[in-house]
Amino acid sequence: MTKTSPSPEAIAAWARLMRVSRQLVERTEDALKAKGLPPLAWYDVLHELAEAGEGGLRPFELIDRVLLAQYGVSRLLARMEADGLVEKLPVSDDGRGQTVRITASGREMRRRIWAVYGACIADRMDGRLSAQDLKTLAGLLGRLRHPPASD
Amino acid sequence: MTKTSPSPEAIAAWARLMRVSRQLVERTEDALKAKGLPPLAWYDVLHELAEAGEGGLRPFELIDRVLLAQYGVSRLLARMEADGLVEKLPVSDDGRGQTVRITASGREMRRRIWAVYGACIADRMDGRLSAQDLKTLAGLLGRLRHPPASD
DNA sequence: TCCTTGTTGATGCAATTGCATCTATATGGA
DNA sequence: TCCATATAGATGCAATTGCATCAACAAGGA
Repeated sequence: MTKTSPSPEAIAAWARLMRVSRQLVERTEDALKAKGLPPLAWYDVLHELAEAGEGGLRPFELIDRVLLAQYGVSRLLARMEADGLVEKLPVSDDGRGQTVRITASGREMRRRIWAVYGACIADRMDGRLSAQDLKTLAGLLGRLRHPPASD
Repeated sequence: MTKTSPSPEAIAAWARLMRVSRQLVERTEDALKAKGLPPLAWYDVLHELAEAGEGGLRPFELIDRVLLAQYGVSRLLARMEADGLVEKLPVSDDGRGQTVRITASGREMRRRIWAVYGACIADRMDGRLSAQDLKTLAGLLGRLRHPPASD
């Protein structure tokens, strides 16, 4: 039988986590909107595809990386393809699937989003916490992750 | 001129924060859905109204507390009123406004949600971090908040 | 009083999301 | 081969959200 009642410390940390993460996301999304740039989820996809290189990624591989549902990935990729940011290629050994690759203008868009996104992160994180505190924070958050981070 | 390029530590902490908070929310929402209970936002409203007591709250007072847009609060309250969880009362000294108060079945719903929500918090937070670590985490997160927490 | 401006809350419409399901292909066993 | 089951991705429809705007009242000055 698992413990069902959280400690006051757990409640306080949870409340802070919920509120702060939402604030940070909202402010960042607002900054992107103000520049006429697409939402954070687009950056996540562009980032993953850029990391993946020429081989690209299969849509199902994006599901866990960007924490979207399968239909979310499907529709997000459709919109991004319509905007010319990614391209879909048939995959030879699996007739069901496709490979998604970032395009040149996708890379350009990624740079433009990062100019705003990176500045938000610098402002909100570096502006408030020391490098050491940021490491401590990342370590603690890592232990909340599923599966827990080892570091 | 603000710094525009985040440190590696800031990026790592940000990435952890984004990912962990989304995971925690998603798991909690799933647990609620599995029990046929409404989303977390409903709990937030019920919680605030319960804290506010008999006097209730004006809808605009909920905006910052639950981090929803004005129209989000308006529509969420409409749904909750339709479900009998809250009631709207005209307010005497301002003909535009209304006061929202939690009902008995709202309190009951709050209890039912907390049974699941609290268990999630206990499992995810107390199950992973010590009370001391939770305090440290809350303190660090507090400094990211806007406005920064003093503790 | 009248007019202008600000505040509170609701809503029409378009975009997005969630849910369930569908098509197409793959895989493995009878 | 044939069939049952699993996997990859798309999509119809309903619910929710975002954006812009609206209506109603408030507040303050001319």
